[in-house]
Amino acid sequence: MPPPTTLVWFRQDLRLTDHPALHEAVKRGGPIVPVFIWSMEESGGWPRGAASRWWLHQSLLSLSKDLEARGSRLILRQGPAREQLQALAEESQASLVVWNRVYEPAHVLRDKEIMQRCEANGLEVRCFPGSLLHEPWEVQTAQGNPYQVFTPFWKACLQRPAPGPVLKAPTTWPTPSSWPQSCSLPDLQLEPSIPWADGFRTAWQPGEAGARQRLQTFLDGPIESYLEDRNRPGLMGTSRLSPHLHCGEISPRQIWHAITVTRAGKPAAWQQQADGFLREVYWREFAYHLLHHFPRTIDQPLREAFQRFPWRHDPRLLKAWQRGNTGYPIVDAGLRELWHTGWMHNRVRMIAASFLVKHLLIPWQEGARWFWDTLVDADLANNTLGWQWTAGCGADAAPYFRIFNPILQGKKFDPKGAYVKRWVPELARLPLAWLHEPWAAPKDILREAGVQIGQTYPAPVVDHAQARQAALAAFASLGS
DNA sequence: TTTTGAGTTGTTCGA
DNA sequence: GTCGAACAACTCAAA
Repeated sequence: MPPPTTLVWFRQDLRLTDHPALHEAVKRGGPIVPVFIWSMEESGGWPRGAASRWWLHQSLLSLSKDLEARGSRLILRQGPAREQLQALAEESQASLVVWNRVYEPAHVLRDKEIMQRCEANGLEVRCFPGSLLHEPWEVQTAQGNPYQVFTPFWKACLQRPAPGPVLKAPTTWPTPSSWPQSCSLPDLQLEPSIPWADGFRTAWQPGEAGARQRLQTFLDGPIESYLEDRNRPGLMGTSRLSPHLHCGEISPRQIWHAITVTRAGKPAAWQQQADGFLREVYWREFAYHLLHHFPRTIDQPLREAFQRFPWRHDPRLLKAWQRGNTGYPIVDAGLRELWHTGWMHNRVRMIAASFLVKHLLIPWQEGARWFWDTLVDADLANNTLGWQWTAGCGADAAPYFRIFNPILQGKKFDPKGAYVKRWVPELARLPLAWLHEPWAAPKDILREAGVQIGQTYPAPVVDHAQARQAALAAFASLGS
């Protein structure tokens, strides 16, 4: 009797290397049917934004080609996963479906239900950890509680057994005698109908090969000065792995091993820089830990007191922020970079987010939604942690008095103005001394640079000092 | 149980 | 120009 067929359900693990579910299917020995299912309606209120869909399209294309190069193919389907899996199992006579876990609350519920139904219908299910270094429930305090502070969480992670070896990409495996039906990639309509993705194409190479290359490029250079350069948006000082990680084109375990192997024999100074980078990978772990234990935080503050924060609802100000027209160059540069490339440098994410929440007093949920809709790396765990942290209502939150001064931040982290000049070109001829506060420049300097405040570049939508005082007062109102 | 030390990423003011 | 303190009080995690 020939070994039975296995369905490998790809989700946020669009890779062949270090893919536990695929590994298991190959080990089993029978024919393998790789499948991806597109179902917007199962997003739990967080449907992928256009940027993220663009990335997914490219990533699926890449995975498809990689599978074809191994004599296999990727079956694409649309509709509720439960129905599609059931139909696929019948069409391909599969007796087992395998997948790697995801952690978004809505998807956890869905997967649980699918597992029960499959097993009730005689279809075996096995799921595997593949997207994190540690499962969210494996790390806990001495009392058995979840962590809410990063440093002890991180230390606890380091006490755990080291991540296992990276699983090699299988080179070949049996294919079914006939393939089940598949739609075409364009059928999924993931790509935008308007051509704004041109800017994306030059900035990114989605897919497993692109992810590996991005990691290598980072290890070959930027990592050695990571701790300093990571804060300079005008440089290529960060790894830019976030969208690749989100789609699972590379696993954190691959990153961990790449660093750990390279680390040996390097000077202490290098190791320190590399550890700083790995620490950021553990922030991602922490975000998933929190998402798992506090699923409501995707739209509600972790700290209850913030339910009564006096937020302001001002669509006009929100729009100015979204479009990068706040009149604060470093903030506007960030939001424009986001719009054009689907990504924003981390330092600028903090500045821009702080500005929305503390200068404009607009609810952090509005910012989280905008980032979700526009980022190629939109990730529910990371996005939630980041925004709650900024707003001061989350884990390890920023103290209320930590209000970023967009002028100082600009001068400090974009000292040569490279970043602002690139994304806010209408200020490019302004002398560096005024670049981060153009409204304060003398009239003749502005004229010389071809800048008219309120005409060619917006006047500041709020005054920094006033906004700061208002924010302090608003935060103080929580205390009493 | 109570205590203690600590907590990603800052800014402003006044000496 | 530089430097240290203040900005509040709270919660978490571990001893």
